[in-house]
Amino acid sequence: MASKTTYKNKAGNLSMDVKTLCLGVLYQGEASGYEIKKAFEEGPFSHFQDASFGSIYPALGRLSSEGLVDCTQMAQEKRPDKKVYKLTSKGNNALITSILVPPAPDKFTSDFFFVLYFAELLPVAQVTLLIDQRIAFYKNILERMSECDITSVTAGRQLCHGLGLTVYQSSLEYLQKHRDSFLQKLPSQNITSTTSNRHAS
Amino acid sequence: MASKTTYKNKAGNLSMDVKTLCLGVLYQGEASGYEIKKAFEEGPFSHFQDASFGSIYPALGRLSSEGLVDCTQMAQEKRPDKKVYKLTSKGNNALITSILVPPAPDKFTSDFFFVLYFAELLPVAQVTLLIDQRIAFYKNILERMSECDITSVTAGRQLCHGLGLTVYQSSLEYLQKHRDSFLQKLPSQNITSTTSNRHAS
DNA sequence: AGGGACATGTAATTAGTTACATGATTGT
DNA sequence: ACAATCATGTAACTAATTACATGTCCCT
Repeated sequence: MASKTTYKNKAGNLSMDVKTLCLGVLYQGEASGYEIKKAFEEGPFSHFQDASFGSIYPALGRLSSEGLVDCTQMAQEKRPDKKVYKLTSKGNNALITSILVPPAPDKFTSDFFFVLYFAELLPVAQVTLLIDQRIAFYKNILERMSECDITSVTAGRQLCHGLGLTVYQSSLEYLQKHRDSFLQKLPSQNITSTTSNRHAS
Repeated sequence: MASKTTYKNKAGNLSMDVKTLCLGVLYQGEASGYEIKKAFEEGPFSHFQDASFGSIYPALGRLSSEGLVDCTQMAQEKRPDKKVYKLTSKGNNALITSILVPPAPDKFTSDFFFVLYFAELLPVAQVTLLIDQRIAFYKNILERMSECDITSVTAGRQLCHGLGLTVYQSSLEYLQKHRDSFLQKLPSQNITSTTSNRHAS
């Protein structure tokens, strides 16, 4: 049972692969590969999952040959043809099976945090820019998220949305609150490069 | 100029690789490969970066041959020998150069969120467990983080710590606040598998 | 006698990204 | 004329993970 190699994470669980991700998007309604990509870029999945064309199209091909999705070629006016994929009941069950296993731990990788960690090594102007861009980023995301209507979506989706909002909102507030005092704490005479031997106080 | 292939992200920036990550850990003080691993597992980097032995050891080897770190073999009593790596001034500059480029966007991948998104497909007991484990996870991490003393560390590190605390704290509060009402909103008669055709309201 | 922490390293395998290839239509 | 959006797909490439290999000491 269980498909061929089936990847295991540290906890021994199966990881969500692009195939499962596509099933999830398709559970919400039929879509083309291009539209699935958009769900990961701008849609509600964009905050916690990602996939590129190079992985989506082969995944849809495999799902199709496994009978988990149906594919319909659609001719469009003034647009290229598209292949619309639809979840089959077998695909529906496959999605349920996938989310039934305990989820793998979150993976968060942030170069922003890494750079911020070593802020004392950078010119103050650069750190200021870094933080201001991050503040702008949070503001932008919060604006877009509060615009979308979640009154008629599932409870799970609402909770995800609310959790996301909370995280972004509190991050924004924290940064805004500590920005000035943080920048003042940084050495005004930053070492941008070359010789530097002032490790101790 | 610029090392051989140099990877580029969507924004055209160079990504932090394991080599740079090691330089960052080593900036804080000399360490062995094993100790660097621990920094990503339990240390302050554990919240936003990760690396495994299979990438750390080869990275240290390359850093050594490039003159960015010095390696000293250390014999230990009742412990295997260890190789202690130390940042050279060339390595110090390499770290600065790396953090000078605009950081790549964060990558957050969460199977928890994905599963939560489809909570209506799961038995209520399973969703309850999922949320309670997540609450326990946040509590645990918050406890460990508040234990550690950050009074004598750099401003950047303090800000990272504070931002992390805020995110975990607000996530915990949100989940605790909405847990009960969310679980009540779920259909008590969950579909665990097989036939199910109630897509519309 | 078995598991866990300490300690270093290599090899196989992987899923995924980036870049390429192609082409119509619409807006600037 | 050029970039952007729509649309699908393949090939090359990569960094990194997992699993393997080896060994000591300590605790239960």
